[in-house]
Amino acid sequence: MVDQSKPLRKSQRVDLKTLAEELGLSQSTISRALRAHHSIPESTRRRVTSAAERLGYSPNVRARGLATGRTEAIGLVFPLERLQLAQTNFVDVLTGISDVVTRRNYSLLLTPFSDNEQEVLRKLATSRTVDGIIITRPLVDDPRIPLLHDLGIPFVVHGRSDADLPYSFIDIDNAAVFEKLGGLLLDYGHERIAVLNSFLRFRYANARREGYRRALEGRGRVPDPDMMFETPMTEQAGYDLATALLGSENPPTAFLCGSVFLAQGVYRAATERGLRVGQDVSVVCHDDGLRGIRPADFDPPLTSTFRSVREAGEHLAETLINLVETKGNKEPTREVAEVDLILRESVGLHRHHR
Amino acid sequence: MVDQSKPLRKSQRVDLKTLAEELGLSQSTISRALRAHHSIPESTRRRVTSAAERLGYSPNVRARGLATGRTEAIGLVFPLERLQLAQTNFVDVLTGISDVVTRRNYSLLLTPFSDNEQEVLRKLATSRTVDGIIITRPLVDDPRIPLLHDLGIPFVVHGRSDADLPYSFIDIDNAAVFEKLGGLLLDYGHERIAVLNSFLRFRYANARREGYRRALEGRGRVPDPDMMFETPMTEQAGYDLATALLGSENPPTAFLCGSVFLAQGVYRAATERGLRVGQDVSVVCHDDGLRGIRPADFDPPLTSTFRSVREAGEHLAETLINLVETKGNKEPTREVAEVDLILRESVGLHRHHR
DNA sequence: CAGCGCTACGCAAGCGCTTGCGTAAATTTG
DNA sequence: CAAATTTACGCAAGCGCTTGCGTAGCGCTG
Repeated sequence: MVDQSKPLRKSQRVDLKTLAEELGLSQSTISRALRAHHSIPESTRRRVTSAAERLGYSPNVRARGLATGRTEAIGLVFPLERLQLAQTNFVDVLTGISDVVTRRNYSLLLTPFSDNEQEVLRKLATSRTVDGIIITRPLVDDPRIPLLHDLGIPFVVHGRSDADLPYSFIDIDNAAVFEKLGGLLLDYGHERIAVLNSFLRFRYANARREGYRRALEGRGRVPDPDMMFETPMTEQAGYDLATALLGSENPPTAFLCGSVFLAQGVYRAATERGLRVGQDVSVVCHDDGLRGIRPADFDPPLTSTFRSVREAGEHLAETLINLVETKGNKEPTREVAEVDLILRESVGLHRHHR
Repeated sequence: MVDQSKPLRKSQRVDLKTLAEELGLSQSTISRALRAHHSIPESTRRRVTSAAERLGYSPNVRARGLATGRTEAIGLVFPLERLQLAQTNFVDVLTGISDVVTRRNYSLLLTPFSDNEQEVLRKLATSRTVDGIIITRPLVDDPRIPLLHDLGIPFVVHGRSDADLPYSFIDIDNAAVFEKLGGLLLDYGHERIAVLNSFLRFRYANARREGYRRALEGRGRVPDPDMMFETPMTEQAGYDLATALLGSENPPTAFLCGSVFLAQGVYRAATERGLRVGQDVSVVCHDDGLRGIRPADFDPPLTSTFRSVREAGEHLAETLINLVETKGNKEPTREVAEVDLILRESVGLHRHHR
């Protein structure tokens, strides 16, 4: 029997072979013992794990990956600028993802790209760097979905697309978002409502527009194209647009915003003109529950639909890892979360008799 | 000769062997051709690359990693909460890192941890998941540095530690930060200066305190322990502290803040008490150049020392990748960037005769 | 034209792990 | 108590790539 208390050989590469020699066992046995295979009795398992501990062994993930075909890593592919922008919900999604990834003992490979996302995706998939991929902000008809589907790698989408394929996604009911917010404003008597939506090439913006249309239609009204805007979701954009609109001859009495940042900008513009939000002008928006910017803390508190995007991140990772571990032979997961409309003081009745 | 125009077999795993058979060459030749080895003539190289292109081949990184001992990935290890916090410079560092990593065709493995960082580091290093590691926010005498040094994996630190080892780091001259800012306030006649520093266990906070001490000493003065604070670097913390201090019987006339967030809080507290920053009370801080919060846009514009932390992120990645590619047989890189003191309107002469 | 050095490529041994299959020894069964 | 199981482990073949070494075939040289 070998000396079991041989001291930890500092910073020496220790692999299965070393361990095997150390214990007078074969590599296979060691390997199985470490993975708690049932054919290995508890006694040797303990002998092995304690030796592994002592020598500071941890398996070479590349070799293991080669052998098993799995990496225990997932990839997040996104445009680099989403990290560069100050006002984005991206970091919150990332936080949710990385939380779950860590909990489930996976690694997260960040894969930003500056152009040619398709190529990046193809590479990532065919090089078998990761077991699965998360993509975000799908277009109305997003080419990435058929691509990933064809590549045969597990993936999940933050948001949906119109593709008729059995893919998994985590989304919220974006139509309901604008239907609820729009409905509220309409019920409060507003007739000129400025709608600050994101770009319609994105599926979610599209769905929101549709939701707003439904809100109008249900009340026997039709959309006013002049009041529908596609804009970046930033404070500055909200400010600029609101400033222009409020200064026009027939200003809106309410603003329906796609994000809290836009709402922030609208607040600033309104305040600057001496208008009181909630009285002179109403503002509502959708709230992703971002770190550090809370509608409840606005002055006055901002009415919004709410759904935590961080939670979406968690579900994305959870879903993807499950997918990977079941090898995808499961129904795709398709989550469409409901949003809550939370009434606060930023909405007031429209006084028809100005 | 094989049919060269055989169509791309959709989502079929194509490896070196496939390619070899396709072209009637050996795997070695294919491999060398793809890596542009000199022994392969241009003609076959082109034949190979074009076939690879056509079949959508990209090498299995796990296998390659096993064979070469390299992954072309680097890891960033950080406490999960740094991503969860709203007010942190972490995302800016991350942006810089991920920018360079992408440009140099590496991958970035995000490795958050909730506890036992040492173990996480050890695992990451010994499992050979990444070629190198970036760590941040070193303590005065940080145990991670000897650990990584012993593990023999390339690493670079964002900031320094007192370890007497040949490791690489990217830092700024933190002593100069507080020496310059403090010196300015002193020269403007301020005598009661509240110093809002970070926690002294961090090397940078320590260096800053030392810098402030030098500023005092150079002017024949000594620190007032009652005016030195260790605090989280958040707006709320700045606000709370400033509110308390300004309400005390002998309030400070100036605030030296470790971050823009703290300064923001101080501004709010001052404004709330009807004090005008730059006249009734002076405020200075260090500015990391974070996305979305610019001292120049404060009201009044905020005097600060400046150095872009995003750039630090870029240098971190650059340095680490160089280290990896030279196998570390190079002098360690030790960058101590100077900061610029940018004078704005948040500082006024102290009127001795109140 | 024998001998030489190139050129262009192939052989095969790894890299460190997993896993199907095989097999002694120990245990249970009828 | 022989036969059938079970237990506890070893053998060796991969996983897909890289790379040191080897070697045909070629054009040159003297």
